[in-house]
Amino acid sequence: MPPPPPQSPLPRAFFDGRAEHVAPLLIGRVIEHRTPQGAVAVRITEVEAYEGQGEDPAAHSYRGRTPRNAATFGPPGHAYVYFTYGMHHCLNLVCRPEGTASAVLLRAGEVVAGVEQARARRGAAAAARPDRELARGPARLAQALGLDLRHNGLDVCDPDGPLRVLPGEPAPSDRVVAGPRTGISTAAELPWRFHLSGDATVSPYRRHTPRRRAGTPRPGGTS
DNA sequence: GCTGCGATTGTCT
DNA sequence: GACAATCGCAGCA
Repeated sequence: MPPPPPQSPLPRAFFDGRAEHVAPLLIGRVIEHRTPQGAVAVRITEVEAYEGQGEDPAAHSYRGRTPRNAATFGPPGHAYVYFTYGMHHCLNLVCRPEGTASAVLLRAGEVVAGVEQARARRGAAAAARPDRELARGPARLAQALGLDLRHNGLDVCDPDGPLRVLPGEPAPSDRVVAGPRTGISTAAELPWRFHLSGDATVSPYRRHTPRRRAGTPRPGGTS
C-alpha cells in the first residue's frame, strides 16, 4: 500500500479566532514533529482554551505580557511552549491576531506515527504502559513529541517547518464534549476543556490540589 | 534580592 | 488518595 499523500498544515486563518472557538475544532487534528531521528505524529483528543489579558485569571497572559508568555501575544498559528513544576513542558497553540493573548493547551492525544520514537522519549516510566498513554496528559504529550523551550514560538502553519498541525480528520461535533478545565486554581469552572467522547487517550479529570508548604500542618479536615 | 508556587506526573500507601 | 520532585517566573520588599 503506497503511503498517503503528504498533507499541508492548517492555514493560519484557522487559528485566528477566540481560543474557546478554535479549541473544539482542533479535536481529531494531527500535530507532527519532524526531527532527524524521525517524525512523531499525535492525533489530538483533548484541549483546553485560555483567553487573554485581563479576561481569564487562569491564563498565563492574564497579568499582561512577560518574557515567558510573549509567544501568546504573537501571531496566530505559532507554538507556545512553557516549562512548569521544574520538570515538565506543555504545548499551546496561539490564537487570535498579534497583540491579543489567547492560546489552546494540547492536553492529550493518540500517537499515530513514530510510536517507537515517542516511547523512547517517554523513558522508563512508559516502558510498561500501553501506547494509548504515551501522550495522555499535557506534559506527556509534549515529551512524546520531543518538545522543549527551544520550540517556543515555532510556526505550526509553515509547510516546511519541523512542527506542523495537519488537518487530520476533525471529530464530529456531537462527539466533542465540553467541560470544566483541569488542575488549575482559578476560573476552573469555565467549560473550556474539550475532549473526544469516550476516547481512551483522554486524561483523567483532576481538580487542582493546593500544595502544602514545608512545615505547614496538615489541614485537620473532618471532611 | 528573596520567596512562593505552578495549565503535572510518578510512586507509594 | 497523598505527596515529593524540581526550577523558572512573578510578585514584592
